[in-house]
Amino acid sequence: MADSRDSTAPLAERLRARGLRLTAPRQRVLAAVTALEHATPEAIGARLRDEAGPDGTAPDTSTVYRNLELLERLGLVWHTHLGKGAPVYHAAEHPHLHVVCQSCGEIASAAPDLLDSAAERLAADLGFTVDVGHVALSGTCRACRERTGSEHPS
Amino acid sequence: MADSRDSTAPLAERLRARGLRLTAPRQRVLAAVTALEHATPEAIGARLRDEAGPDGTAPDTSTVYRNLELLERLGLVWHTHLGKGAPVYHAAEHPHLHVVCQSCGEIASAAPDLLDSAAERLAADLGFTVDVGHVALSGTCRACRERTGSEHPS
DNA sequence: CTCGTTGCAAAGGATTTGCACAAGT
DNA sequence: ACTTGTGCAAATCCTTTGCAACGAG
Repeated sequence: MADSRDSTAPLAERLRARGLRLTAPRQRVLAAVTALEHATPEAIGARLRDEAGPDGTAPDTSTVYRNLELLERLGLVWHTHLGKGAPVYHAAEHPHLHVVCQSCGEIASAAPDLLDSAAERLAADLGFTVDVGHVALSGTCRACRERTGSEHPS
Repeated sequence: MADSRDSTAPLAERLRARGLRLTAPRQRVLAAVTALEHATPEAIGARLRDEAGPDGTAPDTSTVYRNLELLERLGLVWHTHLGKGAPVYHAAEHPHLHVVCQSCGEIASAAPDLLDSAAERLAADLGFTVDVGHVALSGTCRACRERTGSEHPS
């Protein structure tokens, strides 16, 4: 049953399989997450308000949250905590990990195999399985490093 | 006079250097952070309330937050975001990184060199300097893995 | 028709901020 | 004394929840 298709079409499928329903808000939330690379629930809500459907309505904030959670449970989206405040969501298409600059907030992506050796080591040492998709590395990007010298982050 | 206690010395020094003041709440917050391995601001506040000084008072929540921030600026403590809304603070004594189980919330520590190769790669590729102290890896610990089988994290 | 879903509003928890007073130097 | 720090309370921010009406299957 677990067909590993891309995440565009399977929404309806996965919903049906669980006796859940395909609704407009649901599709729009998924569309927004896919469109925006890494967006906070807040940003997703805003986006939906912008692209208000032909009917001029946008899903309520609570609906956005509820569906984000559902979509994640369905395996269609993932979220990552970049640090303080808001988590960012992204389509679960291809695994990649996030790198965040503490100074400017810039988000970069890195290859998922970046942490392979670390993951293996943790698995061997502690029996701990790392979930690469939820990992966010913090640091300083080149631009900020040059701008502030080697100062400590405030 | 200025007793030469362990953690008080660096604190007083750094405060003076900045024209800031050594206060009881400040010392207590630092002591609590040092005592608790990895504690949330909330937990630190609770701890302080428990160990209420001889005077029976405990620092206010806002004071805890303000001092946590200050202590971090002074380089005496570090904080890490383990995921949803709960930063944990720890004394900045020895660098180590955190690994969190998504299921049980268990926090494990790992050697800081775990990410060395990844850090080097990022530096080379993106010019990105990783801050190991702020990194928290998410995943599943052995106990939870065995308990739930190979279930997907919700 | 039945039951999952939504919108709205209010509830909550966590962190921050404004201020006047207390305290460190 | 002068300036920083603290407590208190109110203000924010982000997220969750209760409930009646709505709509997909």
